[in-house]
This record gives sequence, structure tokens and C-alpha cells, in this order.
Amino acid sequence: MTPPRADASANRDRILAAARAEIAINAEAKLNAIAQRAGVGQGTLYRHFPTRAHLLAEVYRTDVDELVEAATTLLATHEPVTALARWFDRVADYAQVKRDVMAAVESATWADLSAHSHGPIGDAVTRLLQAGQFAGTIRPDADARDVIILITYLSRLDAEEFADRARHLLAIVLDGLRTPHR
Amino acid sequence: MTPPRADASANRDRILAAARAEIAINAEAKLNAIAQRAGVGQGTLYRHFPTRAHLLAEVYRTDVDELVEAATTLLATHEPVTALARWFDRVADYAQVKRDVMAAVESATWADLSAHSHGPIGDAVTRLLQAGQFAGTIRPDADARDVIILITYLSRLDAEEFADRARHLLAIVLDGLRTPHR
DNA sequence: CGGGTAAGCGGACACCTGTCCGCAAAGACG
DNA sequence: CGTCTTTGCGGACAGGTGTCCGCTTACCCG
Repeated sequence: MTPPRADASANRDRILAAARAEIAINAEAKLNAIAQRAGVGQGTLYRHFPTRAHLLAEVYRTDVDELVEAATTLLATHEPVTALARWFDRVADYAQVKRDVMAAVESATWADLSAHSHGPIGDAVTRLLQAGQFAGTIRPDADARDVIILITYLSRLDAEEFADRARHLLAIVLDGLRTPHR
Repeated sequence: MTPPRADASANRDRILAAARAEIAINAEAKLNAIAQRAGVGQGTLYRHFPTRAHLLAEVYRTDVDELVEAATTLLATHEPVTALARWFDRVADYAQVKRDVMAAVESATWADLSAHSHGPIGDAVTRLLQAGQFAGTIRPDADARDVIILITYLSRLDAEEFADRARHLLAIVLDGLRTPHR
């Protein structure tokens, strides 16, 4: 864990800036183009962000943080299940505007998973679920990973289908997460 | 809609045979290798099956048909919700053994969707849902496409996670599809 | 059976993602 | 300030998917 070299972190920043700029123009920018714009080689880009998703995760980090924070706020002001429902709405909002946020979320949690942690998003979801489980309104056997898996379909819907179905699907998932009453 | 040329359909068959053979050895065979084994060019393969998924859909057609048939059988012998639950089990079985069956299912329904039909799988799911909706046990606003979307995550779980979570996730989805009781 | 035409062939090619490795230069240390 | 180590650079390359287009050949028709 030695501190990073000066040029390395400078490059990292330049890559992120270039990625943000490039993605603003075209959501599915080629990694080549980003590297070129940042004035670094391909290898450099890939060393800093081993996969496209890692890069996205960092680019959208602010948005991801906002989602995490929203979970806390919602929990403070609503019943757990309602908080979860609202949080889903929030997720849908993000996913609609920038489809890639979902990919970022997914990749963020994935990356963290192998490190035996859930990562910030996972923790947020865990808090939401546990509150509901404590109140008895969320099924006890559901965990954050379940939720992440079930909502990542959002990133694969095209714009039209998203508009038609996203919230509806989230409602189904939400009902599935409630405590079975029968 | 002119009938296909003789060599064309012969090639189609050869490609399918080659694909089956190649996939039996290695589930993620390169399309190149399949084309080569079939003795046709890349272009030919891609013309017949524009994408990997289309090819898989055809390769696993028998399995897909079996799933479709299972829906009918289950409906005849069980309550609708139970039938759906059992059918989910069946899907999980297939998905576990051959991960690609799910991709095939997905692509099959996708391809059919653009043709404004649901395709065989979609129809099977529709029958299951409608029976439950008629009985009042499945939420009236759920349709086949919802189910397809929600269960295609199965194809993206790795073997370990599949074993841990697949059925559990299907149970959550199933509960979400029940009529909300509150 | 011979000629015309369009369907179909097949492989070269474009394009992306991700890897590898020889080289440069950053920073520690005397 | 010089030298050594070691981090980091960058671009060539491998490997894969899907496209394109000039040539072939099956099939219709006279």
C-alpha cells in the first residue's frame, strides 16, 4: 500500500475527466476514444480501470453516493416498506436518465462483493431491508444481493420498454419482498 | 416469402448440427469454429443467425418446446399459482444444467416480440398467468413479458451463486406476482 | 438444355475489448 | 545531484463479434 506516484494519479484524474466529457456526448463511448482524449495509452486506461464497468462506477460515483444517501433519508421519514418503495422510485429515476448508472451500480456492488463487502449501495439496501425485517414487513430471508440482482434488469430495458414497465416491475419485486402473509 | 434455396436450407441444417456438436464440447464455442466445422463462411452463419442468441435459440429449441409443454401439463394438474411455482422450478433446472437455455429463451421471446407475438414461451407464461388471474390468485396487471424480464437474471448468475440463490429469487418473484392481499 | 437473374456464399475487414511487455521516468537515498 | 529500484506508461497485439461486397450457383423460363 505505497502511496501512488504523482503522474499516476494525475493520469487517473485526466482519464475520469475525459470519460465524463466523452460520455456526455455519447453514452457508449469507446474506451479508445476516452484514452486518446485523456492523452494516455490504452494500457494506462485499463490499468486504472480494469473494465468498462469499473470506469463507469467511478464516473457516476456522485450519483451512486446520492442513492446511498437517499436510503438513509427515506428511512428516517417513512415506514420501511414505503422507504424501500420510494428508494426504488429513485433508482428508476436515475436509471431512466442515465442507463449507465445502473451498470455502474451493478459493477460497484460486484467489485465489492469479491472483497467480501457489499459496498455502499449494498449497505444502503441492507439498511432498508433490515428496517423492514425488524418491523416484520419485509421477508426475513431477503438480502441486499437479492435486490441488486432483481433490479439490474432495469439497465437492459430499452427506453420505450423502460417507460412502459420499469415502475410496474419494481412494484412486483417490492411485493415479492414483503413478508408473505399467507 | 419465396421458398428458400436448396443449398441455403442445407447450410442452415449443417450449421445447426455443427453448433450442437461444438457446444456439446464447449458451451461457449466461438462462432468462427462453428462456421468452420459446418464448412461454411462466417457470413453464411451470420446471415442465417444474426446473433449468437438466435443460434442458441434454435439449438435449444427442443428444450424450449419442452418448457412450453410443461406449462400445459402443470396447469392441468395443479392450482395456477402452484403450477407457476413448479414451472419456475423447471426453468431453474434447465438454467442450471445449460445456462445457455436461458439466453435462448430470452432471445426467442425477444425475436418474437418484435413480430408482435409473444412466441411459444411467452404464450406458455401467458396461459399460466391467466389461469391464476382468472382464479384471482395472480395479480391482474402482470403479463408474460414481466415474467420473462424478471427471470432472465438467471442466465447471468455464475454457478455458485446460482446454487445459492436461484430458487430463492424465483420465490420472491412468485410472491410478487401473487395478488396483493392488502 | 442454355441463359438470365437474384438469392446465397464466404472470407476479408472493420471495430472493440482487454492483455502484455520493453522502456521511461519518478522518487528514495546517500 | 547522481544512481538505483520499481512504478507506471503506451502502443502493439491477440482474440472475438458482426458487416460488407464481389463472385458463384441454384432455379426459373423459354
